[in-house]
Amino acid sequence: MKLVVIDGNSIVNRAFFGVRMLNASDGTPTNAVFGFLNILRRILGEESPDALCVTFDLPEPTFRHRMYEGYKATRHGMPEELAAQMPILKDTLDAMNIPRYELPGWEADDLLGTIAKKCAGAGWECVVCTGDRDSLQLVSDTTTVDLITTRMGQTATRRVTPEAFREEYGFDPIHMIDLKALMGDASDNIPGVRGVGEKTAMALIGLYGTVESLYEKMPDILQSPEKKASPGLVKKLEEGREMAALSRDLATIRCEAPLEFAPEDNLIRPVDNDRLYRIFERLEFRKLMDVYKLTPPAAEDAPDEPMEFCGECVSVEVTDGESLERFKGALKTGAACVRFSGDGALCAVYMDNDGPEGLGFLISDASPVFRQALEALCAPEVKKMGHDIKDTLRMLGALGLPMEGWVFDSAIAGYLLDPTASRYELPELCQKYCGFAPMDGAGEDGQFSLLDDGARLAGRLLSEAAAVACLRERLEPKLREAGLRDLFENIELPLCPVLARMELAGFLVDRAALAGFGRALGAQLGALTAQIYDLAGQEFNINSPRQLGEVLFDKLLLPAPKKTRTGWSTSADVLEKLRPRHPIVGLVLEYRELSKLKSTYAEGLTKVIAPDGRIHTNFQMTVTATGRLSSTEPNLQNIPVRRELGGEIRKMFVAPAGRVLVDADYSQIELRILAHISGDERMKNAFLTGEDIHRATAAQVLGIAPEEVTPEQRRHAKAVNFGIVYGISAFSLSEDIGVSVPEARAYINSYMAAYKGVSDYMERVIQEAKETGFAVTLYGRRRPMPELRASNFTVRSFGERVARNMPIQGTAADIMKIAMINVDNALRQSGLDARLLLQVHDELIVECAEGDAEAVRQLLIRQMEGAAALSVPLTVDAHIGGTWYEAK
DNA sequence: AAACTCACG
DNA sequence: ACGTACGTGAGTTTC
Repeated sequence: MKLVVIDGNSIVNRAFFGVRMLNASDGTPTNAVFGFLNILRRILGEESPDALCVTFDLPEPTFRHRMYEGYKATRHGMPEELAAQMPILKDTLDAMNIPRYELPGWEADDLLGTIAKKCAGAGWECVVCTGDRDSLQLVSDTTTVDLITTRMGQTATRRVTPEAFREEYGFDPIHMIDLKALMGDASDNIPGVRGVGEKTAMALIGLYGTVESLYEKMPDILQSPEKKASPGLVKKLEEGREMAALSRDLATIRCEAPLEFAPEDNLIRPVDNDRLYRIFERLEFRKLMDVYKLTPPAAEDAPDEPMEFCGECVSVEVTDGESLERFKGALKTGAACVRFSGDGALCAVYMDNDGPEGLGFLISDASPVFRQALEALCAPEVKKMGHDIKDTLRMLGALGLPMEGWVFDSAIAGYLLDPTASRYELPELCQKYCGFAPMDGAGEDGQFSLLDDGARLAGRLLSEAAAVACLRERLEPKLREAGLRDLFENIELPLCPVLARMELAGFLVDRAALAGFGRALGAQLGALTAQIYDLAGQEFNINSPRQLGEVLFDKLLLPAPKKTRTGWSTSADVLEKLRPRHPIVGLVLEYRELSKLKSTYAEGLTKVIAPDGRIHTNFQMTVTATGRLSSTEPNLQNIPVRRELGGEIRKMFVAPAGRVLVDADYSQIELRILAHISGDERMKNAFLTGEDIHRATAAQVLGIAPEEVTPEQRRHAKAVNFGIVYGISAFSLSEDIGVSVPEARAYINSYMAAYKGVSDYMERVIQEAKETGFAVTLYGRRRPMPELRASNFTVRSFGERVARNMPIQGTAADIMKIAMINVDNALRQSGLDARLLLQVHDELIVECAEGDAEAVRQLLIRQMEGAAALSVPLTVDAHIGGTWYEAK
């Protein structure tokens, strides 16, 4: 691990004097900050460290001032233009999440030395970056110094290692101290020995190493003529003996500064976009905004007033008949905020009343009335809310309790308000929207520190439950204002119990077949590996892109068509192009295919089979920026299907004896949605008359009759249709279908001419997103689009593609969610023996009794097709089978 | 932890 | 000229 520590004062000085005067339009000087950032980037590029920090001098009198009054007396004050930039630089570093260290009474040099020493102690490599040669004494096996010089606006760095140092000076770095003791240093007011200059000092240190050893051997010097010490020099040395000792002390960097420092606290972190953007905006550093990929901060809402609520309440343990009755009584008085512990053993309920304080209840699974209390809570007429309620519902469902009556979920509310956030943890949301953090009771001096673990857990759960009540108060108005209320109440909330039931159900897999398949793959991989080694003429790790690249492009000299940031790309599309050039390429591609199937699917899925023989995926409702679900642990939304061998995996997803699977998927839902929201008559017409949409597209674009379209022309049209949905570019289309960029461009132009409605819509949707700051689906789901205002071409182009795609992908997700709610309802009311197992974006899988299969199939088609009334029909294909493979 | 690769819609 | 399609999750290696 490597840490770079930057000598802030030294580098900012170099930057100030090395970069011509620059000013923002308000007159603020900016050249030192600008130069500093450029040097910083250069260092990061050259060293690629794991950690980074900066030290600064404080202007207070230092340790050495007291020791020796003349010290640094000549240091002239900073120019005003530089001083003005110091606070800005420090702000900038803070915004970049780069730690700064400054300590009253200690110089930057001492801090650098202390940090280098602590790094060495922790087994880290340390690079000291400075413009000052003083620090060279720190050079060691574990510490190098990057010396920065600026000449004519150009900065250069020189890496000083122990070897490099010895080469230049002829002695070890630590003897810099002794050198200075003799020759002194005017800039640091180190006196040195009068009459001894650089040349003499270098020679003496080269010979004797240290001042101490020099003076020890003084008596011999005169007797050894080859040492060339004249009587005059000896006299000067004798007279300067005290000065030398003092100077040596002054020159020694103290590595014992009382600094709280651990290298791992300085790991490089992403910059704070909003903060850095505002600083760069003020300094008018447009280019640097792009370099750091900054985007304009989301328009700030007036920050919410913090709530007065502190999360305290009276709590009652529900342990007997009497407290149970009290609990039941309280449930009638308002909405119940419910929070379970992770293991489900403790449930906190906070009653959100109009009164000044809520009332808390704690229900432990050790209580004799645990079951009765939960039954009372779960009664459908009791209004309940929570955070991430799907997980709570799954827990309740596992106990056989009903899942009705839930009216609020703070995680989902937070997600709908900003689906691009990375986390929706309860304490964070509470802090953000309510201005206080629920007590976690965990801290050493936290409010619960004197309590035992159980009481602390209870306190945390209760205060979190109370936080849900506060969040509801704050978030419901926001949802209403943002037009998200319908989506929240009629789609997201009702979906929770549906997903909870699906997760509980799980998908049965044939464990033995999966294991057998894994073994077969292992055998084939062994054979392939041997063949690949043979063709390569060496053994190497085929799984390592780097090693594979070396074999293919260095050793076998195949032409490398594409590079990644770090080397050659060995991705499948690259290898596919190389396939004809060498037999090893095909084998590697086959190896990759088998290896993926083995590790991710055969082995990966086996690991997550539950004791009931089924795989219970977790559907995440608050992950995607478009409104889709995601599936984790394991991901059942990316089970292979496209390639023949991959399909084998789906044969192992099965129905139990006497039951079958019904698989139903929407046909072309995204293009149908595009036809609907763009209103393009030609495209609508193709769907209304039930044409093959890709064939129709080819016919339109090429100006030929549908029946004249060749398979290749249809394939190209299909790629274009996909591209339209994603926000097409000629380059990518040409890559995808293997034609030249101009040909691809011509194709896109013809498409846009043929489907004028689509073309207009694409312009319109970007414009609207730019104006409102959001991309929106048909059901009002929205995604903030700050990228559209970026000055960086790449960032802005990305924003435009997202603005085109999100309404389409998101609307499809909305419709599928509606369909799932309706299918689940209809199945449960129908009396059919059937349950939903899985959703894969445009596909639903139901497991049912063999005899009910056709009825279920019809129900699925009816509910899915009826989920939305668009200006074009939604159509669904549905099939029945004993395995997922057969049903698809 | 990040980069690369690849599975899906 | 820019740099190259939208949305995900997981396994593996280590520019």
